Amino acid sequence: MHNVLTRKLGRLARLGPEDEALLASTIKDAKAVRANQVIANQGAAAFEIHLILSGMAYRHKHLEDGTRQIVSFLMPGDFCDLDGLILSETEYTISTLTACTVVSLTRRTLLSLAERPAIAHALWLMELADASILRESLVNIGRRRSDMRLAHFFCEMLTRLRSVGCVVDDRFDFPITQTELGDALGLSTVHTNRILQQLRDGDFIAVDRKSVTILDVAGLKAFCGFNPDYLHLGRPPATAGRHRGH
Amino acid sequence: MHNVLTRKLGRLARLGPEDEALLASTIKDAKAVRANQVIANQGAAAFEIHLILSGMAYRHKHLEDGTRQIVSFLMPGDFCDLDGLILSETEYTISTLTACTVVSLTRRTLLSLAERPAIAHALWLMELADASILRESLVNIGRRRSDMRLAHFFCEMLTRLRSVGCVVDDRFDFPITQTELGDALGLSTVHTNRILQQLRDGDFIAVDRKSVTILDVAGLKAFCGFNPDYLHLGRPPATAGRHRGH
DNA sequence: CGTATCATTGACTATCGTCAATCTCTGTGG
DNA sequence: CCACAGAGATTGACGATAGTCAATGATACG
Repeated sequence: MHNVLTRKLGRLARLGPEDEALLASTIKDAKAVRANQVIANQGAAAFEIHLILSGMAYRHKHLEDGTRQIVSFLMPGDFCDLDGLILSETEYTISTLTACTVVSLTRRTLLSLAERPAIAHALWLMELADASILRESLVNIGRRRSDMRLAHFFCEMLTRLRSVGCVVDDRFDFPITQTELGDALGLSTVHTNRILQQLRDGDFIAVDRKSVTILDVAGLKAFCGFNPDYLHLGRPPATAGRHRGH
Repeated sequence: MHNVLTRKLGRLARLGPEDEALLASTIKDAKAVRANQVIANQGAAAFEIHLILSGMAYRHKHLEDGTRQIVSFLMPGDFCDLDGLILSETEYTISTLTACTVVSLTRRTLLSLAERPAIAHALWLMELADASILRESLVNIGRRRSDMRLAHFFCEMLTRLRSVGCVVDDRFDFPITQTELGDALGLSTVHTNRILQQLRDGDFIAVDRKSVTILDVAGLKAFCGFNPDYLHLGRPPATAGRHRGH
Protein backbone atom coordinates (compact mmCIF):
# COMPACT_ATOMS: atom_id res chain seq x y z
CA MET A 1 0.00 0.00 0.00
CA HIS A 2 2.87 2.40 -0.68
CA ASN A 3 2.47 5.55 -2.67
CA VAL A 4 5.06 6.85 -5.12
CA LEU A 5 6.64 9.17 -2.60
CA THR A 6 7.14 6.47 -0.02
CA ARG A 7 8.79 4.29 -2.60
CA LYS A 8 10.99 7.08 -3.83
CA LEU A 9 12.07 8.21 -0.38
CA GLY A 10 12.59 4.59 0.57
CA ARG A 11 15.16 4.30 -2.15
CA LEU A 12 17.05 7.30 -0.79
CA ALA A 13 16.97 6.57 2.94
CA ARG A 14 16.05 3.77 5.33
CA LEU A 15 12.51 4.52 6.33
CA GLY A 16 11.15 2.88 9.45
CA PRO A 17 7.57 1.65 9.72
CA GLU A 18 6.63 4.82 11.54
CA ASP A 19 8.05 6.93 8.74
CA GLU A 20 6.01 4.99 6.24
CA ALA A 21 2.88 5.26 8.32
CA LEU A 22 3.35 9.00 8.65
CA LEU A 23 3.88 9.37 4.91
CA ALA A 24 0.88 7.24 4.13
CA SER A 25 -1.35 9.32 6.38
CA THR A 26 -0.02 12.59 5.03
CA ILE A 27 -0.09 11.89 1.33
CA LYS A 28 -3.77 11.82 0.58
CA ASP A 29 -6.47 14.04 -0.85
CA ALA A 30 -4.86 13.94 -4.24
CA LYS A 31 -6.35 16.28 -6.76
CA ALA A 32 -6.73 15.50 -10.45
CA VAL A 33 -5.35 18.14 -12.79
CA ARG A 34 -5.86 18.01 -16.53
CA ALA A 35 -3.03 18.31 -19.03
CA ASN A 36 -1.67 21.76 -19.89
CA GLN A 37 -2.90 23.42 -16.73
CA VAL A 38 -0.97 25.75 -14.48
CA ILE A 39 -0.31 24.42 -10.99
CA ALA A 40 1.57 27.42 -9.62
CA ASN A 41 2.45 30.74 -11.12
CA GLN A 42 5.72 32.56 -11.44
CA GLY A 43 5.78 35.47 -9.00
CA ALA A 44 2.82 34.26 -6.96
CA ALA A 45 3.03 33.73 -3.22
CA ALA A 46 3.90 30.16 -2.33
CA PHE A 47 1.38 28.93 0.20
CA GLU A 48 1.48 25.26 -0.59
CA ILE A 49 3.97 22.70 -1.77
CA HIS A 50 2.85 20.43 -4.59
CA LEU A 51 3.75 16.80 -5.00
CA ILE A 52 3.20 14.85 -8.20
CA LEU A 53 1.71 11.42 -7.60
CA SER A 54 1.11 10.56 -11.22
CA GLY A 55 1.65 12.25 -14.55
CA MET A 56 4.29 14.73 -15.59
CA ALA A 57 4.73 18.46 -15.19
CA TYR A 58 7.42 21.03 -15.83
CA ARG A 59 8.86 24.23 -14.43
CA HIS A 60 9.34 27.14 -16.80
CA LYS A 61 10.49 30.73 -16.57
CA HIS A 62 9.23 33.53 -18.76
CA LEU A 63 11.33 36.30 -20.21
CA GLU A 64 10.33 39.84 -21.01
CA ASP A 65 10.48 39.22 -24.76
CA GLY A 66 7.76 36.58 -24.60
CA THR A 67 10.04 33.56 -24.88
CA ARG A 68 10.42 31.06 -22.12
CA GLN A 69 12.77 28.36 -20.90
CA ILE A 70 11.61 25.09 -19.44
CA VAL A 71 14.02 24.41 -16.61
CA SER A 72 12.90 21.05 -15.19
CA PHE A 73 10.60 18.14 -15.80
CA LEU A 74 8.74 16.66 -12.86
CA MET A 75 7.78 13.02 -12.55
CA PRO A 76 5.74 10.99 -10.09
CA GLY A 77 7.27 11.34 -6.65
CA ASP A 78 8.80 14.75 -7.37
CA PHE A 79 8.01 17.87 -5.44
CA CYS A 80 7.20 20.76 -7.73
CA ASP A 81 8.19 23.57 -5.47
CA LEU A 82 9.91 22.38 -2.34
CA ASP A 83 11.53 25.78 -2.11
CA GLY A 84 8.14 27.22 -1.22
CA LEU A 85 8.88 25.71 2.17
CA ILE A 86 11.27 28.53 2.82
CA LEU A 87 11.04 31.10 0.07
CA SER A 88 8.01 33.31 -0.12
CA GLU A 89 7.60 33.62 -3.84
CA THR A 90 7.70 31.03 -6.59
CA GLU A 91 10.04 32.15 -9.31
CA TYR A 92 8.84 29.81 -12.01
CA THR A 93 5.56 28.58 -13.35
CA ILE A 94 4.60 24.94 -13.00
CA SER A 95 2.43 23.43 -15.70
CA THR A 96 1.19 19.93 -16.32
CA LEU A 97 2.34 18.10 -19.41
CA THR A 98 -0.07 15.21 -18.98
CA ALA A 99 -3.07 14.81 -16.73
CA CYS A 100 -1.68 14.60 -13.21
CA THR A 101 -2.60 13.62 -9.71
CA VAL A 102 -1.25 16.25 -7.37
CA VAL A 103 -1.15 16.50 -3.60
CA SER A 104 -0.97 19.95 -2.02
CA LEU A 105 0.79 20.16 1.31
CA THR A 106 1.00 23.06 3.67
CA ARG A 107 4.35 24.20 4.96
CA ARG A 108 3.38 23.00 8.40
CA THR A 109 2.65 19.52 7.15
CA LEU A 110 5.91 19.30 5.31
CA LEU A 111 7.85 20.61 8.27
CA SER A 112 6.31 17.94 10.44
CA LEU A 113 7.44 15.32 7.95
CA ALA A 114 10.92 16.78 8.03
CA GLU A 115 11.10 16.30 11.76
CA ARG A 116 11.69 12.62 11.17
CA PRO A 117 15.40 12.24 10.42
CA ALA A 118 15.10 9.60 7.73
CA ILE A 119 12.53 11.62 5.86
CA ALA A 120 14.51 14.82 6.22
CA HIS A 121 17.54 13.02 4.89
CA ALA A 122 15.63 11.75 1.88
CA LEU A 123 14.14 15.17 1.19
CA TRP A 124 17.63 16.65 1.31
CA LEU A 125 18.73 14.08 -1.23
CA MET A 126 15.83 14.82 -3.53
CA GLU A 127 16.72 18.48 -3.44
CA LEU A 128 20.34 17.72 -4.23
CA ALA A 129 19.36 15.44 -7.08
CA ASP A 130 17.23 18.24 -8.43
CA ALA A 131 20.20 20.61 -8.42
CA SER A 132 22.34 17.93 -9.99
CA ILE A 133 19.91 17.56 -12.85
CA LEU A 134 19.99 21.31 -13.34
CA ARG A 135 23.77 21.26 -13.61
CA GLU A 136 23.64 18.50 -16.17
CA SER A 137 21.04 20.45 -18.14
CA LEU A 138 23.44 23.33 -18.17
CA VAL A 139 26.10 21.07 -19.63
CA ASN A 140 23.60 19.76 -22.13
CA ILE A 141 22.46 23.14 -23.39
CA GLY A 142 25.79 24.86 -23.06
CA ARG A 143 28.08 22.31 -24.59
CA ARG A 144 26.28 19.71 -26.67
CA ARG A 145 25.23 19.98 -30.29
CA SER A 146 21.51 19.93 -30.84
CA ASP A 147 21.39 16.27 -31.94
CA MET A 148 23.25 15.04 -28.88
CA ARG A 149 21.25 17.46 -26.79
CA LEU A 150 17.99 15.89 -27.86
CA ALA A 151 19.47 12.43 -27.45
CA HIS A 152 20.67 13.19 -23.94
CA PHE A 153 17.30 14.59 -23.03
CA PHE A 154 15.52 11.45 -24.13
CA CYS A 155 18.01 9.31 -22.24
CA GLU A 156 17.29 11.27 -19.10
CA MET A 157 13.55 11.02 -19.50
CA LEU A 158 13.81 7.29 -20.15
CA THR A 159 15.94 6.72 -17.09
CA ARG A 160 13.94 8.88 -14.73
CA LEU A 161 10.60 7.58 -15.90
CA ARG A 162 11.82 4.02 -15.68
CA SER A 163 12.85 4.59 -12.09
CA VAL A 164 9.24 5.36 -11.24
CA GLY A 165 7.86 2.50 -13.27
CA CYS A 166 6.51 4.54 -16.16
CA VAL A 167 8.42 2.80 -18.94
CA VAL A 168 7.27 -0.33 -20.69
CA ASP A 169 9.32 -1.82 -23.51
CA ASP A 170 11.45 1.31 -23.71
CA ARG A 171 8.35 3.33 -24.39
CA PHE A 172 6.76 6.06 -22.28
CA ASP A 173 3.91 8.54 -22.47
CA PHE A 174 5.27 11.89 -23.50
CA PRO A 175 2.74 14.19 -25.15
CA ILE A 176 5.12 17.07 -25.71
CA THR A 177 4.97 19.43 -28.66
CA GLN A 178 8.10 20.27 -30.60
CA THR A 179 7.80 23.87 -29.48
CA GLU A 180 7.88 22.74 -25.87
CA LEU A 181 10.85 20.50 -26.57
CA GLY A 182 12.64 23.45 -28.06
CA ASP A 183 11.79 25.59 -25.05
CA ALA A 184 13.36 22.96 -22.85
CA LEU A 185 16.52 22.57 -24.88
CA GLY A 186 17.18 26.10 -26.04
CA LEU A 187 16.24 25.39 -29.65
CA SER A 188 13.74 26.78 -32.11
CA THR A 189 10.72 24.75 -33.09
CA VAL A 190 11.87 24.26 -36.63
CA HIS A 191 15.31 23.12 -35.67
CA THR A 192 13.87 20.75 -33.10
CA ASN A 193 11.73 19.27 -35.80
CA ARG A 194 14.69 18.67 -38.09
CA ILE A 195 16.90 17.12 -35.47
CA LEU A 196 14.06 14.93 -34.34
CA GLN A 197 13.81 13.65 -37.89
CA GLN A 198 17.48 12.78 -37.85
CA LEU A 199 17.06 10.76 -34.69
CA ARG A 200 14.15 8.94 -36.25
CA ASP A 201 16.02 8.35 -39.48
CA GLY A 202 18.89 6.95 -37.46
CA ASP A 203 16.44 4.51 -35.90
CA PHE A 204 17.24 5.81 -32.45
CA ILE A 205 13.72 6.77 -31.49
CA ALA A 206 10.14 6.74 -32.64
CA VAL A 207 7.80 9.53 -31.65
CA ASP A 208 4.13 10.14 -31.95
CA ARG A 209 1.85 12.76 -30.51
CA LYS A 210 1.52 11.03 -27.21
CA SER A 211 4.55 8.87 -26.59
CA VAL A 212 8.21 8.26 -27.21
CA THR A 213 9.82 4.91 -27.94
CA ILE A 214 13.54 4.44 -27.67
CA LEU A 215 14.37 1.96 -30.41
CA ASP A 216 18.08 1.70 -29.65
CA VAL A 217 18.76 2.46 -26.01
CA ALA A 218 22.43 1.52 -26.04
CA GLY A 219 22.99 3.34 -29.30
CA LEU A 220 21.31 6.50 -28.09
CA LYS A 221 23.29 6.52 -24.86
CA ALA A 222 26.53 5.95 -26.70
CA PHE A 223 25.69 8.65 -29.20
CA CYS A 224 25.43 11.36 -26.55
CA GLY A 225 27.68 9.89 -23.88
CA PHE A 226 24.90 9.48 -21.38
CA ASN A 227 25.97 8.65 -17.83
CA PRO A 228 23.07 8.41 -15.37
CA ASP A 229 25.13 8.96 -12.21
CA TYR A 230 24.03 12.57 -11.93
CA LEU A 231 20.44 11.49 -11.43
CA HIS A 232 21.24 10.01 -8.01
CA LEU A 233 18.44 7.56 -8.19
CA GLY A 234 19.65 5.59 -5.21
CA ARG A 235 19.59 1.84 -5.05
CA PRO A 236 17.07 0.22 -7.37
CA PRO A 237 13.74 -0.68 -5.78
CA ALA A 238 14.01 -3.96 -3.91
CA THR A 239 10.56 -4.98 -5.09
CA ALA A 240 11.39 -4.69 -8.76
CA GLY A 241 10.14 -7.34 -11.08
CA ARG A 242 10.11 -5.74 -14.47
CA HIS A 243 12.90 -5.97 -16.99
CA ARG A 244 14.84 -8.78 -15.47
CA GLY A 245 17.74 -10.10 -17.51
CA HIS A 246 18.24 -10.26 -21.22
CA MET B 1 34.46 39.62 14.82
CA HIS B 2 32.15 37.98 12.33
CA ASN B 3 33.38 35.91 9.42
CA VAL B 4 31.81 35.93 5.97
CA LEU B 5 29.69 32.89 6.66
CA THR B 6 28.20 34.29 9.83
CA ARG B 7 27.31 37.47 8.03
CA LYS B 8 25.82 35.61 5.12
CA LEU B 9 23.78 33.24 7.25
CA GLY B 10 22.73 36.16 9.41
CA ARG B 11 21.14 37.73 6.39
CA LEU B 12 19.14 34.58 5.71
CA ALA B 13 17.97 33.69 9.22
CA ARG B 14 17.90 35.16 12.69
CA LEU B 15 20.97 33.81 14.38
CA GLY B 16 21.16 33.92 18.14
CA PRO B 17 24.38 34.68 20.01
CA GLU B 18 24.94 30.96 20.54
CA ASP B 19 24.62 30.30 16.82
CA GLU B 20 27.18 32.95 16.14
CA ALA B 21 29.53 31.63 18.76
CA LEU B 22 29.24 28.14 17.36
CA LEU B 23 29.94 29.37 13.86
CA ALA B 24 32.88 31.42 15.02
CA SER B 25 34.41 28.45 16.78
CA THR B 26 33.81 26.14 13.84
CA ILE B 27 35.00 28.31 11.00
CA LYS B 28 38.71 28.42 11.55
CA ASP B 29 41.86 26.78 10.25
CA ALA B 30 41.41 28.42 6.91
CA LYS B 31 43.79 27.23 4.25
CA ALA B 32 45.24 29.44 1.54
CA VAL B 33 44.85 28.14 -2.00
CA ARG B 34 46.48 29.76 -4.97
CA ALA B 35 44.64 30.74 -8.12
CA ASN B 36 43.86 28.09 -10.72
CA GLN B 37 44.15 25.17 -8.34
CA VAL B 38 41.77 22.25 -8.00
CA ILE B 39 39.95 22.05 -4.67
CA ALA B 40 37.96 18.91 -5.33
CA ASN B 41 37.83 16.59 -8.28
CA GLN B 42 34.94 15.31 -10.37
CA GLY B 43 34.34 11.67 -9.50
CA ALA B 44 36.40 11.69 -6.32
CA ALA B 45 35.00 10.64 -2.98
CA ALA B 46 33.65 13.56 -1.01
CA PHE B 47 35.14 13.45 2.46
CA GLU B 48 35.03 17.09 3.29
CA ILE B 49 32.88 20.08 2.58
CA HIS B 50 34.66 23.22 1.47
CA LEU B 51 33.71 26.76 2.35
CA ILE B 52 35.10 29.82 0.62
CA LEU B 53 36.09 32.57 3.02
CA SER B 54 37.74 34.82 0.47
CA GLY B 55 38.39 34.72 -3.24
CA MET B 56 36.38 33.09 -6.00
CA ALA B 57 36.10 29.56 -7.35
CA TYR B 58 33.92 27.73 -9.81
CA ARG B 59 32.35 24.34 -10.41
CA HIS B 60 32.85 22.73 -13.80
CA LYS B 61 31.94 19.46 -15.46
CA HIS B 62 34.01 17.75 -18.10
CA LEU B 63 32.68 16.01 -21.18
CA GLU B 64 34.14 13.07 -23.01
CA ASP B 65 35.12 15.20 -25.99
CA GLY B 66 37.46 17.34 -23.92
CA THR B 67 35.17 20.33 -23.59
CA ARG B 68 33.77 21.47 -20.32
CA GLN B 69 30.98 23.56 -18.88
CA ILE B 70 31.39 25.84 -15.91
CA VAL B 71 28.17 25.46 -13.97
CA SER B 72 28.55 27.82 -11.01
CA PHE B 73 30.70 30.53 -9.58
CA LEU B 74 31.45 30.52 -5.88
CA MET B 75 32.01 33.62 -3.79
CA PRO B 76 33.02 34.29 -0.21
CA GLY B 77 30.51 32.65 2.11
CA ASP B 78 29.53 29.98 -0.41
CA PHE B 79 29.88 26.27 0.18
CA CYS B 80 31.57 24.56 -2.74
CA ASP B 81 30.11 21.13 -2.30
CA LEU B 82 27.42 21.04 0.33
CA ASP B 83 26.04 17.98 -1.38
CA GLY B 84 29.07 16.06 -0.16
CA LEU B 85 27.20 16.06 3.12
CA ILE B 86 24.95 13.40 1.74
CA LEU B 87 26.20 12.22 -1.60
CA SER B 88 29.28 10.08 -1.72
CA GLU B 89 30.86 11.32 -4.90
CA THR B 90 31.44 14.82 -6.18
CA GLU B 91 30.17 15.11 -9.71
CA TYR B 92 31.99 18.26 -10.66
CA THR B 93 35.44 19.71 -10.27
CA ILE B 94 35.98 22.78 -8.14
CA SER B 95 38.78 25.12 -9.14
CA THR B 96 39.89 28.45 -7.81
CA LEU B 97 39.65 31.49 -10.05
CA THR B 98 41.60 33.74 -7.71
CA ALA B 99 43.69 32.96 -4.68
CA CYS B 100 41.26 31.76 -2.03
CA THR B 101 40.96 31.14 1.65
CA VAL B 102 39.14 27.88 2.14
CA VAL B 103 37.87 26.09 5.21
CA SER B 104 37.43 22.32 5.06
CA LEU B 105 34.74 20.88 7.26
CA THR B 106 33.99 17.26 8.00
CA ARG B 107 30.51 15.94 7.58
CA ARG B 108 30.25 15.54 11.31
CA THR B 109 31.11 19.16 11.93
CA LEU B 110 28.59 20.36 9.42
CA LEU B 111 25.90 18.08 10.79
CA SER B 112 26.50 19.48 14.24
CA LEU B 113 26.03 22.98 12.83
CA ALA B 114 22.82 21.88 11.20
CA GLU B 115 21.44 20.78 14.54
CA ARG B 116 20.80 24.40 15.37
CA PRO B 117 17.49 25.30 13.71
CA ALA B 118 18.44 28.80 12.62
CA ILE B 119 21.61 27.56 10.99
CA ALA B 120 19.84 24.65 9.33
CA HIS B 121 17.26 27.05 8.00
CA ALA B 122 19.92 29.32 6.58
CA LEU B 123 21.80 26.40 5.02
CA TRP B 124 18.56 25.26 3.40
CA LEU B 125 18.13 28.73 1.97
CA MET B 126 21.65 28.80 0.61
CA GLU B 127 21.04 25.52 -1.13
CA LEU B 128 17.81 26.79 -2.64
CA ALA B 129 19.48 29.98 -3.79
CA ASP B 130 22.12 27.86 -5.44
CA ALA B 131 19.48 25.91 -7.36
CA SER B 132 17.75 29.14 -8.24
CA ILE B 133 20.93 30.51 -9.76
CA LEU B 134 21.27 27.32 -11.78
CA ARG B 135 17.78 27.75 -13.17
CA GLU B 136 18.51 31.32 -14.16
CA SER B 137 21.74 30.18 -15.82
CA LEU B 138 19.67 27.76 -17.82
CA VAL B 139 17.47 30.60 -18.95
CA ASN B 140 20.51 32.66 -19.73
CA ILE B 141 22.23 30.04 -21.87
CA GLY B 142 19.09 28.59 -23.36
CA ARG B 143 17.24 31.71 -24.30
CA ARG B 144 19.40 34.80 -24.43
CA ARG B 145 21.54 36.00 -27.30
CA SER B 146 25.23 36.02 -26.58
CA ASP B 147 25.46 39.76 -25.96
CA MET B 148 22.65 39.74 -23.42
CA ARG B 149 24.05 36.53 -22.03
CA LEU B 150 27.37 38.15 -21.24
CA ALA B 151 25.60 41.22 -19.91
CA HIS B 152 23.41 39.16 -17.62
CA PHE B 153 26.40 37.26 -16.39
CA PHE B 154 28.23 40.43 -15.44
CA CYS B 155 25.12 41.78 -13.72
CA GLU B 156 24.94 38.63 -11.65
CA MET B 157 28.60 38.75 -10.71
CA LEU B 158 28.29 42.41 -9.79
CA THR B 159 25.27 41.80 -7.60
CA ARG B 160 26.59 38.72 -5.87
CA LEU B 161 30.02 40.15 -5.26
CA ARG B 162 28.55 43.38 -3.98
CA SER B 163 26.48 41.43 -1.49
CA VAL B 164 29.68 40.12 0.05
CA GLY B 165 31.43 43.45 -0.04
CA CYS B 166 33.75 42.71 -2.94
CA VAL B 167 32.69 45.57 -5.18
CA VAL B 168 34.11 49.07 -4.97
CA ASP B 169 32.97 51.74 -7.38
CA ASP B 170 31.24 49.16 -9.57
CA ARG B 171 34.52 47.37 -10.01
CA PHE B 172 35.56 43.89 -8.86
CA ASP B 173 38.48 41.53 -9.17
CA PHE B 174 37.77 39.01 -11.87
CA PRO B 175 40.83 37.44 -13.44
CA ILE B 176 38.93 35.23 -15.88
CA THR B 177 40.16 34.32 -19.34
CA GLN B 178 37.88 34.60 -22.33
CA THR B 179 38.07 30.85 -22.77
CA GLU B 180 36.76 30.36 -19.24
CA LEU B 181 34.04 32.92 -19.84
CA GLY B 182 33.00 31.01 -22.91
CA ASP B 183 33.01 27.75 -20.97
CA ALA B 184 30.66 29.34 -18.47
CA LEU B 185 28.27 30.76 -21.04
CA GLY B 186 28.26 28.09 -23.71
CA LEU B 187 30.24 30.17 -26.20
CA SER B 188 33.48 29.75 -28.09
CA THR B 189 36.52 31.78 -27.13
CA VAL B 190 36.51 33.80 -30.32
CA HIS B 191 32.86 34.68 -30.10
CA THR B 192 33.26 35.63 -26.46
CA ASN B 193 36.04 37.96 -27.47
CA ARG B 194 33.92 39.66 -30.09
CA ILE B 195 30.88 40.14 -27.91
CA LEU B 196 33.07 41.45 -25.14
CA GLN B 197 34.34 44.08 -27.54
CA GLN B 198 30.78 45.10 -28.31
CA LEU B 199 30.04 45.57 -24.63
CA ARG B 200 33.17 47.66 -24.29
CA ASP B 201 32.37 49.69 -27.40
CA GLY B 202 28.92 50.30 -25.98
CA ASP B 203 30.58 51.71 -22.85
CA PHE B 204 28.82 49.15 -20.71
CA ILE B 205 31.91 47.61 -19.19
CA ALA B 206 35.68 47.87 -19.02
CA VAL B 207 37.76 44.75 -18.63
CA ASP B 208 41.38 44.04 -17.98
CA ARG B 209 43.27 40.90 -17.13
CA LYS B 210 42.39 41.06 -13.48
CA SER B 211 39.20 42.99 -13.03
CA VAL B 212 35.88 44.07 -14.44
CA THR B 213 34.37 47.53 -14.15
CA ILE B 214 30.73 48.12 -14.90
CA LEU B 215 30.64 51.56 -16.46
CA ASP B 216 26.88 51.75 -16.87
CA VAL B 217 25.13 49.60 -14.31
CA ALA B 218 21.62 50.76 -15.10
CA GLY B 219 22.22 50.49 -18.82
CA LEU B 220 23.65 47.01 -18.57
CA LYS B 221 20.76 45.79 -16.44
CA ALA B 222 18.23 47.31 -18.79
CA PHE B 223 20.01 45.85 -21.79
CA CYS B 224 19.61 42.27 -20.59
CA GLY B 225 16.53 42.65 -18.40
CA PHE B 226 18.33 41.76 -15.23
CA ASN B 227 16.15 41.11 -12.20
CA PRO B 228 18.10 40.08 -9.09
CA ASP B 229 15.19 38.42 -7.28
CA TYR B 230 16.39 34.94 -8.19
CA LEU B 231 19.56 35.46 -6.18
CA HIS B 232 17.61 35.42 -2.91
CA LEU B 233 20.17 37.52 -1.16
CA GLY B 234 17.92 38.16 1.82
CA ARG B 235 17.69 41.46 3.57
CA PRO B 236 20.71 43.71 3.16
CA PRO B 237 23.24 43.54 5.97
CA ALA B 238 22.13 45.62 8.94
CA THR B 239 25.69 46.66 9.64
CA ALA B 240 26.29 48.07 6.19
CA GLY B 241 28.29 51.22 5.85
CA ARG B 242 29.41 51.15 2.28
CA HIS B 243 27.51 52.64 -0.64
CA ARG B 244 25.08 54.68 1.27
CA GLY B 245 23.15 57.08 -0.88
CA HIS B 246 25.22 60.04 -2.01
C1' DC C 1 65.23 39.04 -24.01
C1' DG C 2 62.64 34.86 -24.75
C1' DT C 3 58.73 32.26 -23.85
C1' DA C 4 54.19 31.27 -22.58
C1' DT C 5 49.65 32.67 -22.17
C1' DC C 6 46.01 35.13 -23.52
C1' DA C 7 43.65 38.53 -26.64
C1' DT C 8 42.56 39.77 -31.15
C1' DT C 9 41.74 39.39 -36.12
C1' DG C 10 40.23 37.66 -40.73
C1' DA C 11 38.30 34.28 -43.52
C1' DC C 12 35.44 30.74 -43.88
C1' DT C 13 31.93 27.38 -42.46
C1' DA C 14 28.37 25.31 -39.77
C1' DT C 15 24.72 25.54 -36.91
C1' DC C 16 20.64 27.41 -35.86
C1' DG C 17 16.74 30.84 -36.20
C1' DT C 18 13.01 33.19 -38.83
C1' DC C 19 9.35 33.50 -41.97
C1' DA C 20 5.82 31.77 -44.39
C1' DA C 21 3.55 28.20 -46.63
C1' DT C 22 1.72 23.59 -46.64
C1' DC C 23 0.51 19.25 -44.76
C1' DT C 24 -1.51 16.01 -41.31
C1' DC C 25 -4.14 14.69 -37.85
C1' DT C 26 -7.94 14.96 -34.64
C1' DG C 27 -12.09 16.20 -33.07
C1' DT C 28 -16.47 18.62 -34.00
C1' DG C 29 -20.82 19.84 -35.87
C1' DG C 30 -24.04 19.14 -39.36
C1' DC D 1 -20.50 10.02 -43.00
C1' DC D 2 -18.39 14.21 -44.48
C1' DA D 3 -16.82 19.09 -44.37
C1' DC D 4 -14.30 22.11 -41.53
C1' DA D 5 -11.45 24.23 -37.98
C1' DG D 6 -7.48 24.30 -35.21
C1' DA D 7 -3.32 22.66 -33.47
C1' DG D 8 0.79 20.90 -34.37
C1' DA D 9 4.26 18.95 -37.76
C1' DT D 10 6.86 19.63 -41.78
C1' DT D 11 9.19 22.12 -45.64
C1' DG D 12 11.93 25.40 -48.27
C1' DA D 13 14.36 29.52 -48.60
C1' DC D 14 16.95 32.69 -46.51
C1' DG D 15 19.59 35.18 -43.04
C1' DA D 16 21.79 35.60 -38.61
C1' DT D 17 24.36 33.87 -35.07
C1' DA D 18 28.11 31.38 -33.55
C1' DG D 19 32.06 27.99 -34.27
C1' DT D 20 36.64 26.73 -36.36
C1' DC D 21 41.16 27.47 -37.99
C1' DA D 22 45.11 29.80 -38.25
C1' DA D 23 47.78 33.77 -37.89
C1' DT D 24 49.19 37.89 -35.42
C1' DG D 25 49.51 41.09 -31.32
C1' DA D 26 49.95 42.18 -26.61
C1' DT D 27 51.43 41.25 -21.99
C1' DA D 28 53.54 39.24 -18.14
C1' DC D 29 56.95 36.76 -16.09
C1' DG D 30 61.28 34.40 -15.39
